[in-house]
Amino acid sequence: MDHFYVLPEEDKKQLAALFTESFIRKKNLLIREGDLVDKLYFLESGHLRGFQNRDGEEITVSFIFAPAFFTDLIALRQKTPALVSFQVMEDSRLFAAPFDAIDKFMLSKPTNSLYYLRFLESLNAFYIKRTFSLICDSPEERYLKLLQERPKVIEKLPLRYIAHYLGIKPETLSRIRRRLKESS
Amino acid sequence: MDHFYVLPEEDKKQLAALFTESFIRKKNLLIREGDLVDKLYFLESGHLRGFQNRDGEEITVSFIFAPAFFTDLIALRQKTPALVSFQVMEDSRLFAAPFDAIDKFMLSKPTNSLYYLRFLESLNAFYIKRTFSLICDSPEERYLKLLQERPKVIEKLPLRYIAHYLGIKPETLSRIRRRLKESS
DNA sequence: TAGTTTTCTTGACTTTAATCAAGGTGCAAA
DNA sequence: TTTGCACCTTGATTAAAGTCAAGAAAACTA
Repeated sequence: MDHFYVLPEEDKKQLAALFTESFIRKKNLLIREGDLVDKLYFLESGHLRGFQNRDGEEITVSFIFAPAFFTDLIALRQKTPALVSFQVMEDSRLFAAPFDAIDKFMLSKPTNSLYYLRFLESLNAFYIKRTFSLICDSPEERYLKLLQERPKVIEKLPLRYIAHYLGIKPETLSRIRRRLKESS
Repeated sequence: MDHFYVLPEEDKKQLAALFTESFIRKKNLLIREGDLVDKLYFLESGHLRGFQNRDGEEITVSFIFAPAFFTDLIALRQKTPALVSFQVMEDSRLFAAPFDAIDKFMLSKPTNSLYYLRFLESLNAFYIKRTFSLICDSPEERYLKLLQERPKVIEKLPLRYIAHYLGIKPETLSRIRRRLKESS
C-alpha cells in the first residue's frame, strides 16, 4: 500500500482495520456485470481480468495484477450497475472494505485522502495513454507498447484476452506475433 | 465550479484567490507539447482541442468545453514534458492557478480536496468509457455515441478533428455521415 | 497417462477502412 | 465583392483487419 503515498503508521493501521480478508477460487467472479458495487478491493495475490458481455461474447477490457487496489469506480460513485465483470484468474487472496468507511476515513484528516488521490491520478494517466494509443497507433504498435510496459501481461495471459484488450481479434494478434518472429 | 462538490463560501473564496484571470486569442496554444506544466486552468468561455504531433500531422485527441477545469495531469504530476498541445478554438477567457498552491489548499482541510477528488473520478469514468468504446464499438457506433453524449462537439467542431478524436480518417467520417443521411 | 476440451494457428476469402487524387464548397481576407 | 485558401466530399484503388473453417497444440480432467 505504499506505492503512491506513505501514510503515517497510526493512520495506516486505522485504514487497514476497515478491510476484511477473503479468498476466492480461480475463475470465480468478484464483481458481476449489472451488480451494484459498494466496496473497494485490494488484490494481494493473483490477477484478474475485467470483461464485458457484448452480443454473448466476453470481451476482456482490463487486467489487474496484484498487489493492487481496484473496484468499478463508475458503478460505485454513480450508484449504477457495474459495467464490467471481474474474474479471478487464479486462486487469490484479497481484502475488501466498504467504500462508505473509506470516505469517512478520508474526511477525518487532510492527508488521509492523498493516497486515494494519487491512485486516481495514476489511473487517469493510464487510461489517457491507453486512449491515445488506441487512436493513434496500429495494432502492432499497441502490442509492442504493451509488451514493453507490462511484460507480465504477455507472459501470463491467454492470447485471446490480450487481443481483445488491444481492440483486435485473436487471429490478428496471432498473425502479428508470427510477423514479429519472422522479422527478427 | 459547483458541478462536483459545493465548497462552503469561505473556502471557495480562498480557492478563487489562487486563480489569475487571462485572455487568449483564437488558435493560440495554451500548453505546448514538450512544455513543463505547473498550473491548473479553468476555461470560462470558448473551447479547446488537445492534439499530438505524429509524423508531422496534428492528431486531435481531446476537447474541452467551457466551463471546465483542465490541465495536462500526467505532465504536471510526473514532472514530464506535456504529451499534448492545447489550442484555443475561439477567443477565450480563462483562469490559472499554480498547482502547488492548490495542493496546499487541499491539505489545509479535509473537505477541500473533495472537489478535486470528484473531478478526478468523473474524468476517470469518462476515459474508461472512451477506452471501452474504442475497443468494442465500430467507427459508426462511436460516432453515434458521441453525437448522443456530446452534441456540442458535433455542432461546433470541424469534421477532421472529430474524425481523429474517434480514431478514424476524415474521409471515413465523411462517408459515415453520408450513409447515415441516406438511411434516414 | 489417456482422452477430452479448449485455445491457438493457419489459409482462403470478405469486409472495412486507409490512401491517393480530383473537384467542389464555403469561409475569410483583401 | 472577388479571390484564395482551407476544408470537405467523392470515386477508384490498395492495404489491413475481420470472418469462417479446419487442423495442430496445449491444457485440463478423470
